[in-house]
Amino acid sequence: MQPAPQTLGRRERNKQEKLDRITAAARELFTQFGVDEVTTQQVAEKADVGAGTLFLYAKTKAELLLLVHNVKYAQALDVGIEAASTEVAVLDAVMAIILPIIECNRVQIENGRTYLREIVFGDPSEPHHAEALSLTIRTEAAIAGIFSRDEQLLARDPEKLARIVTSIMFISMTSSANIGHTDAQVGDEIRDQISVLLGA
Amino acid sequence: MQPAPQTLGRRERNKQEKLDRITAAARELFTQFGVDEVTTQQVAEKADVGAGTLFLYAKTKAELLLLVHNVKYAQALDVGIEAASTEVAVLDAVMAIILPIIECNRVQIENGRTYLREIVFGDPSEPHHAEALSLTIRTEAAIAGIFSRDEQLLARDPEKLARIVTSIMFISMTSSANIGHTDAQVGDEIRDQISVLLGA
DNA sequence: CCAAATAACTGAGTGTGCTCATAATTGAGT
DNA sequence: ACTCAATTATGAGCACACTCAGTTATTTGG
Repeated sequence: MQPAPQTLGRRERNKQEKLDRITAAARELFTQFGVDEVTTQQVAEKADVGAGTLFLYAKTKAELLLLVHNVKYAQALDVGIEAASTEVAVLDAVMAIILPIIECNRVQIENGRTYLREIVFGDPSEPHHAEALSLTIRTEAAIAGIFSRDEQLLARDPEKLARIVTSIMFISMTSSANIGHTDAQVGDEIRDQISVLLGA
Repeated sequence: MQPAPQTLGRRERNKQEKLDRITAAARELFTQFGVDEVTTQQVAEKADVGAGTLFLYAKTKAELLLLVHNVKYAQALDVGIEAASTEVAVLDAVMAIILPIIECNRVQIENGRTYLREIVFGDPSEPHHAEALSLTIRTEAAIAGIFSRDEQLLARDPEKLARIVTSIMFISMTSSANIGHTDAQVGDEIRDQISVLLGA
């Protein structure tokens, strides 16, 4: 009976290692080719696991994308929150949060749209989806925090305002009408709407 | 050579008749069982056409749903616009438009969510999708029209405000968090947000 | 150290949306 | 009427996400 260097049994360690391999494989393939051009077989093969094993770690292919994309979204959110802290005007601060999120969901636009689609339409009881939801909540909280700085807006329910902003973001980032647009154009469209929201 | 009672050749008439059969079959099956529980084979069989023929009339199964659901949405919109005309308060008038739309997209919630999802994520070059988009535009125009009645709001860009309202509607109607809610609850959530939008 | 129990893995199989090569239908030209 | 190009219809077949019955690995109890 060994001193158990980590408190994890072999079983747990194997599971973790497999999850890591799957995550890495999915990230590389999805990033390079786009989620629609990659089959679950290919991910399984690259991760060196059986085709069925994949679905023990992510219930659907879309969940697999959440697993991968959550990390990128979280990074973008951190960057944005940091950037927002140095902005004085409310609108500028909010846009500082939003811009990295736009970019993160449009580098590979197909993946970004699928990711956002899954957040709204996917099964919220799945763990990776739950994590995505908590990121959305963090985003709204950060935006609400900025609104709370302003006296006028404070009187107008910052949480609900933030909720409206995320609705605006979602539609502008996903709408097929905006596929051909640049990040800057999408950013402008969102800024315009928020500007109207905050009361012209 | 007959006088050609209608200016349509046999070919055109056959096509129209087939489209009608397909539409009717899809409507009945989707309405009764929900789009996910019905296979394209079943629709084809009920419409008495080959399995491949279906896809000459609707490029995807989702397009088939648009074909069916557009009609219901259009009816709901007409009802709402009519009801709004007798309301005096802006918020009441907007809600008069929105409530029938909520209902129409939640009678069979699975179909409604799939419909809305397809509007945002589907291929806008498909004809049935284009029709759905024009319904969205009509909805926004109707809401913008109501906002235009109000002096304050008129100064705040009614079109953009209406766009924000449709974003709010979309998220509140589709979010998986709201699946268990009643129509009234969803309506209240939307009303609350619009209320904040219009400036508390 | 072994046996039983439990958890994790596997890949052949399945269901379904959609395609595509072939067949049938149509109508214009003669 | 007949021919022939063009249009439309067909259903067997394909690709691929996902399942599940059977297998293997790990842990636990004795």
